[in-house]
Amino acid sequence: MDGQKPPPPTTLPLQPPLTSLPLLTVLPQINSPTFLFSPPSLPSSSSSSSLLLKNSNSNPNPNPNPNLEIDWISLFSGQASSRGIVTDEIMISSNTNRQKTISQNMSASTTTPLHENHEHDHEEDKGNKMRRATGRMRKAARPRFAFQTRSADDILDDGYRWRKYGQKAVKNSAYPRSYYRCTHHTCNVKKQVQRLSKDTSIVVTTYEGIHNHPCEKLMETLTPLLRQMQFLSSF
DNA sequence: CGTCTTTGACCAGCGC
DNA sequence: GCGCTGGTCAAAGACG
Repeated sequence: MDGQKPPPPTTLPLQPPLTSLPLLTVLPQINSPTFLFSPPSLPSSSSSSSLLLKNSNSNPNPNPNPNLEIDWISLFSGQASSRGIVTDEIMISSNTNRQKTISQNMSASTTTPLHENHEHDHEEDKGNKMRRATGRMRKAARPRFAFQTRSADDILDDGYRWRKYGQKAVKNSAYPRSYYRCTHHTCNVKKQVQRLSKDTSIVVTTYEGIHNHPCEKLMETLTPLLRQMQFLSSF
């Protein structure tokens, strides 16, 4: 579509996430505390997708690295640090007794977000009821990343499975905001997807939380390889 | 039948 | 206190 057109200064060619996900095993610094950026090796015929990074605190701050490829694995597996584009958001609860109880129940989750509210599955219903009774409960300190992708598709295929649980019309926006939750039963990661009304070709995806499980599609890709490696190494 | 989306209702936070 | 807004729930329906 805009293959010939040079992207705007802050808009960068995006290697589709899925194509980079299987690179997990070859990423050199998977345990690096920072995001990994590497020069893109774009398929020239790839879609017109492009990517911007910004802080989620409404302070557009394109990543200075002009040649950027997101390490989705680090990003979503919690191996990315709070340096750079990750922000924390804490909503302080008031001191009602009910909310005190919730805070007590949630106390561990504020320091162990990987198990937030899901330490015991049988307690999830209780938690949901509490949440329903009190509306929005106090948000734990959870990393949030906001991406702007130039794409015709609203949904970024990041390799994880998401279930839509809501959609809202947003003020000053012609497009609704969609709310998704990771379908993994122990995972509490959410994301919001919204198309910019200023530039309808841009989709803003905000991730909240950190996956505590491997990427299903990544595992689908790797499992046959691992089996093959095990088979070959048995000789 | 299980999974997922849609959508109206509900609730809490916030600004006035 | 009231109204607006954003986030979530959950019932109903669609789909494979």
